[in-house]
Amino acid sequence: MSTRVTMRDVAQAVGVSPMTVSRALRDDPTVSEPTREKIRQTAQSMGYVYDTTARAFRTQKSGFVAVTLPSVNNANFAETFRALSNGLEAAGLQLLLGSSNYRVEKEEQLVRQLLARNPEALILTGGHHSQATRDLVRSAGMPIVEMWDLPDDPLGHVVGFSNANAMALIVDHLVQTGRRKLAFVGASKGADMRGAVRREAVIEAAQRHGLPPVKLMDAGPAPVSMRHGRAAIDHLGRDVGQFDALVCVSDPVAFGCLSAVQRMGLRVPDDLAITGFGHFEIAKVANPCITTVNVQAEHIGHEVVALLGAVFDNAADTPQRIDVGCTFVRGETS
Amino acid sequence: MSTRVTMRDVAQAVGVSPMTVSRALRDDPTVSEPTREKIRQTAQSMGYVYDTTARAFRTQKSGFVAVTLPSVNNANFAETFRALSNGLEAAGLQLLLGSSNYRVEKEEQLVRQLLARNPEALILTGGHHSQATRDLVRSAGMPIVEMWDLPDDPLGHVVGFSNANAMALIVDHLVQTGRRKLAFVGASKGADMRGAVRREAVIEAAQRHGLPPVKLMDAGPAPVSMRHGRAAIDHLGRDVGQFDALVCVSDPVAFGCLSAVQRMGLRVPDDLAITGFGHFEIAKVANPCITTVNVQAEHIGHEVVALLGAVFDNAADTPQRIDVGCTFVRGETS
DNA sequence: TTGAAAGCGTTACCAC
DNA sequence: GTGGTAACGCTTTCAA
Repeated sequence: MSTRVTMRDVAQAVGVSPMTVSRALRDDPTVSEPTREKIRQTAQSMGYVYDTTARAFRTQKSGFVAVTLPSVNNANFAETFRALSNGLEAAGLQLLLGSSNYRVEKEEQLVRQLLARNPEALILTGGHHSQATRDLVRSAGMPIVEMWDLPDDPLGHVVGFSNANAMALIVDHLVQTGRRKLAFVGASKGADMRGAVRREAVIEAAQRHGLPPVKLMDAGPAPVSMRHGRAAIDHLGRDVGQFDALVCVSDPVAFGCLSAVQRMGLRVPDDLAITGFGHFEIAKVANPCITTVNVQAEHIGHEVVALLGAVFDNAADTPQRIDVGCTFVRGETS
Repeated sequence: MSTRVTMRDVAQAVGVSPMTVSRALRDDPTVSEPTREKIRQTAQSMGYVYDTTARAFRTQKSGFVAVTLPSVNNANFAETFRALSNGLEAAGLQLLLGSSNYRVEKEEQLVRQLLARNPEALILTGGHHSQATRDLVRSAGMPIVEMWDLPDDPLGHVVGFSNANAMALIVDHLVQTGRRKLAFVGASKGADMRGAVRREAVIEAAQRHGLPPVKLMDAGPAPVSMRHGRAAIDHLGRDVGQFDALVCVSDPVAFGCLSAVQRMGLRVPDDLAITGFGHFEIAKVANPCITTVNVQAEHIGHEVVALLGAVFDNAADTPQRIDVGCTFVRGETS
């Protein structure tokens, strides 16, 4: 087992100090060009490999930005992740991804793992965290961004939108088009905080409009997707006829409901309206296409990148709060 | 700006040596239980966060396993990633994710970035790589796993299935059910290697069965998804009537085609069969549900975890080749 | 059961 | 333009 080639070895071979090798390999112009060239060549020929870990350790700069997602298997979060990844790459930063699988108790452990890698910033999806997580993050002393939400009591910077307002847009639209008997299809209570906020927003908006109580349909623990929406409606059976609108926590759930309802022979939107959330691809391609809210997943990523850029340049010393908003998108299911 | 809490700080607070703290936090039984407990509590209350970088530096083990994916925004790859992440967490390993966005020329750069972090293993999705990438990976000297494919000339271990065989299952089925005029809907040539393999497999299987030449429909550069399938059919217009089966590169593309075809008023499968690939959720929930091939994304992840476990235990010194197979799943679109 | 010393490979800082 | 010294936070090793 051959031992690793270090800067010292290269330095010895060339006849300079390790310090000069370090500088030369970083293209420091204070090293003379001939020396630099000789060092580069020698390093190459000796099979020298730069040790990022040692550098990260010495400089206390990891080159990482940590990000948590409730789930990787969500097209919107994946889109935000992609935008973050591409944007931060330009700044020489690598994303370190942690997924909590929607389990609140896991977030603390996850954040701890990520912080242990000494990231230069921490991006959290959502604005609801355990007290332990909040303490951990606050004392970590690096820039924090919460995204996909507009928390009342943010930990640092915020880039998101109001889930409550977004959901109210949906209910307002349904009321305007004459719907009154609403059912909400989403995850079990407590599992998914953004889902819970949306649920409460529907209940509140319905009250505001003087509608009868909203029926809450439990599609199972988060993450809920197409099959859960479908199963929820199948379980309900013909009773679905009691409602004139199904308000779903997301587009995939809405599509599952749509599929189940169509199988029953009901007409959408004539017999029943269905709405989604998130402007997923399925909303556009479904037949009929689904009424939803566009939350601009990619744009959130871009905004976070821009914000972090400013933070690293010391151009943003006070916590920023960026509301990216969201837009109602009427489809053919309402 | 407060400076970081280290083991030394904790040690001082408790009145022991840093060494004892180090042992205690790793649950070393040689530290007495009362001491351990006190150290744990003090560490917690002081907001101590373990420094994995320092540990990685000292032990020369990064605790990372690097993995490349063509795209994060793909439910199957996301599922494999999740299985990998969960499985490796038990071994104290963290995943370092890199996404090539289906661009071959980006893979080399990506692999270089990942290797600089000194991962303990490298997992590549797919079996097609540039020569530069192959050289890079070979000389890195760590365990390599190629997954989602069965390459002829593997770089190390392999966990995958034959895309060609899988696609042949589809064509065989279509022929058996009387279809002869096939069109293939997939990404542009050259962009996505797995897609290209599937395309060639369809052409070859059609020849084998004596069918007329397969029409190749270009749905755009990879990644192709629902909207691309839909656009391809919309672009084709009524000419779609020339075919009696649309063989799609993936389930999302198949759903896009299904949606477009239904809008035209054609009946599926009576007028036209449609097949997908990958056993995505949409295949099951679509109406009618889509004929596809189940490739067991999660199982691939489990197998890779098991394989790496054996490799780390020195139980697998020769390159392993695990064919996880795949199963034909008949839906209602054929 | 606990502690002291040394060192992992790099770079900041200061000297020359 | 180049080099010497020290240190980043942890764990291996040996000693008590």
